[in-house]
Amino acid sequence: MSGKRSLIRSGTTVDQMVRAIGDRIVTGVLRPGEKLDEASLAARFEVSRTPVREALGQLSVMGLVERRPNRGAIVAVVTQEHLASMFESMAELEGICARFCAERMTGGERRALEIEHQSSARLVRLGAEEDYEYFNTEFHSRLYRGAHSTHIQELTATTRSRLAPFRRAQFRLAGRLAKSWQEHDAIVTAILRGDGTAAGTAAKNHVSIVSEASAVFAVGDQPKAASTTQVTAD
Amino acid sequence: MSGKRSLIRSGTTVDQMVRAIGDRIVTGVLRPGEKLDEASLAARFEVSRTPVREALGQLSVMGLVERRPNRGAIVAVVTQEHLASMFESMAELEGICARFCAERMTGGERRALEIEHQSSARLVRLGAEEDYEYFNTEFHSRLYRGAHSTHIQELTATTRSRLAPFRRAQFRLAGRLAKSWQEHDAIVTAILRGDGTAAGTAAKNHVSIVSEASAVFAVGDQPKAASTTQVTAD
DNA sequence: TGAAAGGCAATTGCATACACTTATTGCCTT
DNA sequence: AAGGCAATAAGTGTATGCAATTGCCTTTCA
Repeated sequence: MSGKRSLIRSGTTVDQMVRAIGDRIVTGVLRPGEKLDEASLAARFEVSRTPVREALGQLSVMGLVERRPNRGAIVAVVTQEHLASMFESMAELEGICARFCAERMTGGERRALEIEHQSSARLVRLGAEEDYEYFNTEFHSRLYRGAHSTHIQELTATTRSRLAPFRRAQFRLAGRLAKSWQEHDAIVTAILRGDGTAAGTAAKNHVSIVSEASAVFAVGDQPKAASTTQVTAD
Repeated sequence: MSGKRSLIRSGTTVDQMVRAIGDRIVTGVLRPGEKLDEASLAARFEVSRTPVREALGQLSVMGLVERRPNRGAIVAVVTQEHLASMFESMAELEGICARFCAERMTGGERRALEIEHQSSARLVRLGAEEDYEYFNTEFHSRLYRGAHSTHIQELTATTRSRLAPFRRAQFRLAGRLAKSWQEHDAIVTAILRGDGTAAGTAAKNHVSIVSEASAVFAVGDQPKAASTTQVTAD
């Protein structure tokens, strides 16, 4: 092996492969149903098959790839039903996070949440979808962290990444940006006044709407991975 | 255990190792913090290190083992805080399942749930803890299935297995059996009358109580894996 | 002409071998 | 005697090789 780990620095080769392949699935470079050939991947990343195999095994546990014994691995393909179930779970999980946030966020966290949220209003006016997406991701991460529950955070983050391949689709839906911001606003307001129930409900509805917007693009009709930049605007 | 793949028939060697090692962690044969030597495990199960390594990697993703790069793997040791977080999440998840059950269970599922629940009353009167534990597990599984949401089911089952090593402790707490049954009864009643909110609350409380009963046995004070039979009576 | 059976190529699964990292022990120095 | 350094051993991480299973293609027979 020559100068291997140049751009992806950390950990063992296996970790790098998990991230590399996982990213390509989550960002849609590798599309659901696509075959994952061990030898090709090994050649592609200039490593041996061993770390690739281990990575595929781990990704399979994460639910991002599907492994058929002796028959290779493919990017996980989810049924319409399971996709709906994942969005539903996501809504519940985000609801819980928001409720916890309302009850547990520190003063600093509340302030930071509001400041970032308010500053993102500018992006909506400008229609800066890509930048808004960055803030959106950060906003949701804040909610997960603010729940002060490491395990909920874990479940939520995992589910979110499994859903990622199916959310990309709903970008640039008419008026979605402004609506997204308003929904965020409802969540923030409820959290700031410490109303856990309202915050939970608002967050749940927020995700449910995203779910509906994405449902169209389920199995069979794959989004065509327009570019490497993912724009979701949820 | 010598005759390795006698009772665990299926799949590849890796799958067998995941189950074999995972079972030993969940049932407490391998205790949190215990070192997992690849060579020893390989010798123990009469396979090469490769499938053992893959299994450890997958178990690490599942959260059952902890892996320090170049420094070996140990059975996952959770902090007091993270344990509390897992129980909390579990309570929320079971609450969601129960709520969904109340809304979605079919007539057949409702009938089966009640019949099994009622028949378990006999075990309480007899003080048959081990048998009750079997019904208890089945009861909770029914709740997960009855939610009709594959992903919630997945999250719940995973979390439950990660908690397993820490629940064994609270067996045979005075009167826990009868209390457990009463709590189950509240859940069943609410589900049967279609009251999702009440069912959710009841299930949440049920798990919270188990949490409190188990909290004592967190880090440092490991349960001493009395036998291979696990009795939880939650 | 179609279908079934057998063989061949390709790919996965496991084992072994080698390289590199970390921990430990003993020795040397201060 | 104590602390640090060095050498060695133990154990993890990656590569390669070989066996076995799968799917396809060809060939043959009805």
